[in-house]
Amino acid sequence: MARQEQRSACPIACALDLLGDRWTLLVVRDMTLLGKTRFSEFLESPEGIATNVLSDRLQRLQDSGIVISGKDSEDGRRVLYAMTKMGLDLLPMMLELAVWGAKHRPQSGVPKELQERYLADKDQFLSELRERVKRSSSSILPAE
Amino acid sequence: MARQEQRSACPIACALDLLGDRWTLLVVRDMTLLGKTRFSEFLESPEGIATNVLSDRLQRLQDSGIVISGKDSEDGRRVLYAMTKMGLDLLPMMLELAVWGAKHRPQSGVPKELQERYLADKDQFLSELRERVKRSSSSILPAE
DNA sequence: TGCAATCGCTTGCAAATGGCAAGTTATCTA
DNA sequence: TAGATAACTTGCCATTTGCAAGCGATTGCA
Repeated sequence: MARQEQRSACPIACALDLLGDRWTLLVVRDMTLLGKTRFSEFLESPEGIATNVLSDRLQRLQDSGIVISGKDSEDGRRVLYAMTKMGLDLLPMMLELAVWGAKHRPQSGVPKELQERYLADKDQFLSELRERVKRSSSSILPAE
Repeated sequence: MARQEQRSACPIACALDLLGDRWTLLVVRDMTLLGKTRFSEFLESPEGIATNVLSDRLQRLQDSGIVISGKDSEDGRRVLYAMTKMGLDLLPMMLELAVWGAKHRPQSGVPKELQERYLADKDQFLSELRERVKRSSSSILPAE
């Protein structure tokens, strides 16, 4: 279950070649905003991704340099996943997508306080978030 | 070729329920950044969307309130498409996606000048773009 | 030391979606 | 009034997805 390709030279199209489907950005969300690091944690998200789709997406994200993985030193069965710098750079887009969803999809819910902090000072919010994610994954990174 | 559904209450997931596939955001790109308004114009984009997929996406975008359409008063064969306010609100996300693509997909190309103007003052760039898009579609809008 | 449980996948199969080419209908142009 | 054009629709086949079951490598427990 895999195949990739470039449809055009447009940066939006190139980004969508990697990220344009119903699941990939949910994995990115889990890994950044929700701090998840393991296969089984991603499976627990309420959207219910299938195991074969999840392993396919994790592989693609690694192939394209957005995610890296390594074995858990404390439990050899486990594999830990983390975002690379390239992956962290997706945060601004993810947050704007979240803002749009929160504004226009009435059935969605976000903590108001969070959204207001973001809208009040986007850059500040972003750099705090970057730091938090970077720190939480720094222990995992086998090498970048 | 159609069906929709909500997978969770997360605003990102809700947004992806509508926008999460390889084609939808390319149509949005054509309609906003490239100023296209007609079926045949969307078909001309280099990515080569299929006609059945295009008409499905245009329908979904209308169903969800992101796009509206109306007959061309000068040529009854033609249908004109335009973004609603809800659709215009996708611009910040689209631009961040473009920035990411331009930075991390080496095979993609954007006018450097454009990108620098955006990065220098995002809000200014955005409001100019909003105005431009709104104006170019104002003649189309049957009613909003 | 053995044995069940856990973790991260892979496999098989049916159903949904996408790509391509060939219509179809309404409108316009000559 | 004939032919071209615009926007779709339809049919067919290939690819992708969703779901359930299985598998091999640890690990924790008796």
